[in-house]
Amino acid sequence: MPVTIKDVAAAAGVSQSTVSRALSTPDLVNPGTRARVQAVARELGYQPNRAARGLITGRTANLGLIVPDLANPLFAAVVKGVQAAARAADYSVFIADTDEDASTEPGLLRALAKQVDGIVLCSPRSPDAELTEVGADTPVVLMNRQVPGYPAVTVDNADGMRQAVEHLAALGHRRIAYVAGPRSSWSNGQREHGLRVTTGALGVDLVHLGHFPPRFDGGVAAADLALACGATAVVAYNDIVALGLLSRLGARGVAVPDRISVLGCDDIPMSAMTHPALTTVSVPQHEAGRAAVAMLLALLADTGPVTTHRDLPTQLTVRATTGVAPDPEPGTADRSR
Amino acid sequence: MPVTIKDVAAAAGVSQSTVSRALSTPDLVNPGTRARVQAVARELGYQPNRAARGLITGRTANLGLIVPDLANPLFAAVVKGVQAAARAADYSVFIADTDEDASTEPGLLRALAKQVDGIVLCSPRSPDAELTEVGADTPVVLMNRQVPGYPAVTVDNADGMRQAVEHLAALGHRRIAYVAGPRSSWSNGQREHGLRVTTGALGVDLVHLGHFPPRFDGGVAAADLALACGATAVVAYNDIVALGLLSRLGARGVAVPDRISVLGCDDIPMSAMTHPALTTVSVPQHEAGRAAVAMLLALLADTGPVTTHRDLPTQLTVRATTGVAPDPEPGTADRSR
DNA sequence: ATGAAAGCGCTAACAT
DNA sequence: ATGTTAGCGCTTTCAT
Repeated sequence: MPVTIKDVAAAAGVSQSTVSRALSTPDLVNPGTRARVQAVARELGYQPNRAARGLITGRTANLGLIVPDLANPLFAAVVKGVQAAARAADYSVFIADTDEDASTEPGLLRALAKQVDGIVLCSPRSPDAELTEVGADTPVVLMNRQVPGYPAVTVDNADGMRQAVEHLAALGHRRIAYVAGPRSSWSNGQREHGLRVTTGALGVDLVHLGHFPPRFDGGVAAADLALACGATAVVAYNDIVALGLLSRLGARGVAVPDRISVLGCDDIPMSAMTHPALTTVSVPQHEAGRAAVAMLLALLADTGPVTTHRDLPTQLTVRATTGVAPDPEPGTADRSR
Repeated sequence: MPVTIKDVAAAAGVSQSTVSRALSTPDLVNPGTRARVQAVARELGYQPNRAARGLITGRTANLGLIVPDLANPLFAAVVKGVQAAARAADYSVFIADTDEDASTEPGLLRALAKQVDGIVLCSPRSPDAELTEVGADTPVVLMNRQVPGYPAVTVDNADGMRQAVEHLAALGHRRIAYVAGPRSSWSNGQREHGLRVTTGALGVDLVHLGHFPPRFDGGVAAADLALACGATAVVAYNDIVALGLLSRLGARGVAVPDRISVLGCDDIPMSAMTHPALTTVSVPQHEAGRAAVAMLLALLADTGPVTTHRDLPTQLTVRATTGVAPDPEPGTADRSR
């Protein structure tokens, strides 16, 4: 039987209100009683019932977070960022995993909406229309996607691709392949765009491969195409795909980066652990999680105008899978020049 | 403004109680009114406030889950298992990540205890005493650790090690090194035990290395020792450590498995993606998560005696990092034989 | 079969 | 500065 505010009140010889005040708004009570009440509360191990408090204040002190797949290290980073920021503000967080199934999103959203003060929706796959329904009742912040009218935190994917292409061009690459991710992914669209713009500006050929599933086997499947298309460098939709590329390339005895350079995106922990270590575009998902929570909290506090969109910088991390372009060999695609 | 039971009652022309009954205990109301109420509720988009319901029923329909590190793929699997089982039973789950810091565990536990009906505590690091405090109020199921008096689901680590050693012995290995994990880890203790028993029974030498941190760099640090100790096979505390081992071995130009075999534990997704792919002991963490929730739910339902402990089987997965032991070379440690 | 009323634990007016 | 009262949204006696 948990101890309630009543028990504390009785034990301290004051009313419930005084106990409530002594704990929530200490300056409103006499220092003497305040001390006594707090002592009793601690002694009894009193913990206010947040549900009951929420019922009256309208605040649950809970946040919701929906991610496509917790097993994906990228989203694990998001979760940790969200958790850290939430805990710092004394919020708890409900997490739901859609298992990459967009159709479960609306249901989860609705179920969550009632028990939380706000929701962080990470990489939503569901159509915009679904969002508006929930968005009315509960503040929602989007991550990795922009929808008109919604606050969002994104990362500058296009600029990351710009850095990637410039890096490769500086190494002498004149023909780059892109292993595309899911067509419905907002991030993929951004990345394709950045690639197109920068390759165009630099006069580098861009070969579009895919779309491939954003998984290891997607990379495995794309490797032979990348090799055959005459590119001297491949940029993958994300690190997992790049790892698949590397695996298949290794199996075929293709030297990386001597014969072909490989570049990932996301900088998941695993990228630094492979052999050779993967050159990749680091996206600050942990910080993005923190930013999303900060935005949500600001929305809830409702103190004046709120920053409604943040675009976090990305950063190329050069490791071992990118190197100078091989000399054009006679008899290959390069002969056409 | 969310719609409450009152709104539904008014719109349907009945009392709150009838609405409540029509939705929670449909057989207690006239089929006609029941239908009308349900129709109105749906139309208005009524969603009962779980907090308010919990206040009176004493049930929150929430479960808590505490894991050491969400970024660790092993625990990501646990989370997914717990989520799946919880959702199937219409429970939501609060997740907290201790960041591998045992000292935050009691606080989180206490904070969670009030808002959930039960808690799954995964790989707890905190001393047994801390647990008892919370265990009194809220049902707790332990994962990957046993503490007297607590329900738990574990995996048969010792048997996994038995399979590993038998595999290696069959390949001709007579001297095996173990790169130990954290001293405080229950799983590590189990694994050491299993190793000791089976190597003893088979007359195989066992060299104990470490303890090392259960991370990639732990494996990197252990690699040279493993090489120097005259073992022809290394078993790592877990896959991440094994990956570190592989990386350092690769950097030194040591052939795996020709010169030395490497064996991991856990079978995280990454293990199948390395080159060569890692031989490892698969532990069913996803299923363990499900089992823990099932146990918790049974405890809550309180219908008769409950299975209070489950030990899930582990399974050796042979991939490419284990092979036949190299011939003893003159001039090495094997000369002593 | 349905309604009225009480109350879960807590906070927020309103008194004093 | 403190106590009294009302009520958050819901379920559950207890009447009818």
